[in-house]
Amino acid sequence: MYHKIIIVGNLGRDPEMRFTPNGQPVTSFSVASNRRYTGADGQMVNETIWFRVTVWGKQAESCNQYLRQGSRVLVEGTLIPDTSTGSPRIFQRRDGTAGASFEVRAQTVKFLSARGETAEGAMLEAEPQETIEGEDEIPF
Amino acid sequence: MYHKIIIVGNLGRDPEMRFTPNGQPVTSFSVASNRRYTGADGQMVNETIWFRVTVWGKQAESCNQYLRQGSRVLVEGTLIPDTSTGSPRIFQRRDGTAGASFEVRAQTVKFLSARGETAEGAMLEAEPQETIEGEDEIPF
Amino acid sequence: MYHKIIIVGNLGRDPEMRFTPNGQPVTSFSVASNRRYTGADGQMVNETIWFRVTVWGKQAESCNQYLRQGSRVLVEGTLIPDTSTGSPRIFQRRDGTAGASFEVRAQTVKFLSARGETAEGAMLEAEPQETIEGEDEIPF
Amino acid sequence: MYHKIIIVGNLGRDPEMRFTPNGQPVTSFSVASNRRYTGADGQMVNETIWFRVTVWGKQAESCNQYLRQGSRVLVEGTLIPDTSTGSPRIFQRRDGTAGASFEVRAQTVKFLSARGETAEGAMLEAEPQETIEGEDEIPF
DNA sequence: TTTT
DNA sequence: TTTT
Repeated sequence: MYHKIIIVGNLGRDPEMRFTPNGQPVTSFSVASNRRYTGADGQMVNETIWFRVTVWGKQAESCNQYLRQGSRVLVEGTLIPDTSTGSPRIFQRRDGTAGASFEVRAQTVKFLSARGETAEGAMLEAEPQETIEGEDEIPF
Repeated sequence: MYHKIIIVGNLGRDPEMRFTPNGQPVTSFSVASNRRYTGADGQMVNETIWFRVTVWGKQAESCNQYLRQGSRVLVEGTLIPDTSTGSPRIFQRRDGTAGASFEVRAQTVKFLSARGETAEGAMLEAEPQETIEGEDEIPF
Repeated sequence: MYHKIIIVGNLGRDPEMRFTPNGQPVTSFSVASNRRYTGADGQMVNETIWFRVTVWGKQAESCNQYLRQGSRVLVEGTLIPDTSTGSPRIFQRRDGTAGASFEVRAQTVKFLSARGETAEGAMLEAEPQETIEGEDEIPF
Repeated sequence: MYHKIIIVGNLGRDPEMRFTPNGQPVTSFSVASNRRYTGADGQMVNETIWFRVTVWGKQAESCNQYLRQGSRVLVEGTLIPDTSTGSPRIFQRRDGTAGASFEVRAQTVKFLSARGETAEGAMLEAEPQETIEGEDEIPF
């Protein structure tokens, strides 16, 4: 079937890059996305939602290189469920209480800004570039 | 900021409609969405993710009226976090263990099929219709 | 930057597959998507929008094999502009008048039904499967 | 059925606000969205696509007030076809040639930046706020 | 007509 | 843990 999530938000901390046993890079970071709305009681609600994003391959490297705490990104991806329940995975926090998170596997990460970079130009230059095979040889 | 989720899936059970204290209808139902992919080890993975959807107002009524267990829908909406953590809300299951779910507040529900309905035509007739004010008086 | 279009609709005709000079398959088909809404004057408007979709690579083959006139699909992709204007490309119709179309390059095509297929199960079996490298060796 | 477009881009000019005969505000502006990719021939392609956006009601007013040439926005909406062809409407340019554009009716416009504003804070304060009726009285 |  |  299909599901897709699109997020605009800011990194809560610097990203972290790891490698799988066979050398593939994986970068992860948290993204906060805020909404402000007026609730039923007329009160202003300021809601923050946090996403735990993982990105693989070439984009993992550019995210690790160019994103920093506070960077604004657009992330397009898929929610990752616990494979046995189909719901968010429950984990134990250090204090023994149960936690869960919105885990997102990113297909695309776009850099909308970057804090701590000398030039935003450099950022965009480094943005993962799509290679579209056959683009110039459309047979129609 | 912004986030949006779009889901195509099937209802796990018939929807349930309730009313808020001031009479607004709210319908909720669970949607299962399946993905099939080949994992790193070459094995076929069949992943099911469950969403708990709530829909308000007029659409609540048409969803309650026309959707049934097995109906296929497209849902467009927003994930609802726990307001204190920004992550999925943790609840106690009856057996005492902790649970969490992907809670979605629907802005739009489209009926892609309906089980138990005589005609899909009837379904589509019932699909929530947008009223677009001023549509025919564009000043440009 | 970023733009994305998501469409649910039905094929107006059977798809057509071609090959680029270096042998890459490209399949194209038209998708009609209908909306029903109430205009400002209270009149019911039944709007049909047509998209001209192209899909490349493995998905081109499965689309060509399994989709038929009337098949329902979900398409996720990008609009293709005229490279010189950034707007829809203008072409000459056979009668000499000017035409334009909503050209979409698909990243994903999901089969939501298929006319002419004996079983929907067969369809879904053929749905393009994602290979997610490293999926099972998450280092976190 | 369903279709949806999501765009991130910059305004080419200041927005323009008009009113329908019965006083409803409508604001329109053009948004450019750029993509950079490597074509089949290995050459770098820098593609710009232009969208002509219209937004109605309260959001029309805040867009007119806070957006300026160069402002970055996220637009979520629907493509508007020519009602007789289902394709982009063809118009006559002043030089007599035919033109077409990607017309989008916005459901949501999010301000990702604004040029010419003294404070971005003021911007976001003015961002259209959703009123979610019954939000605090969920009956489940 | 924008932006990098 | 972010941002306004």
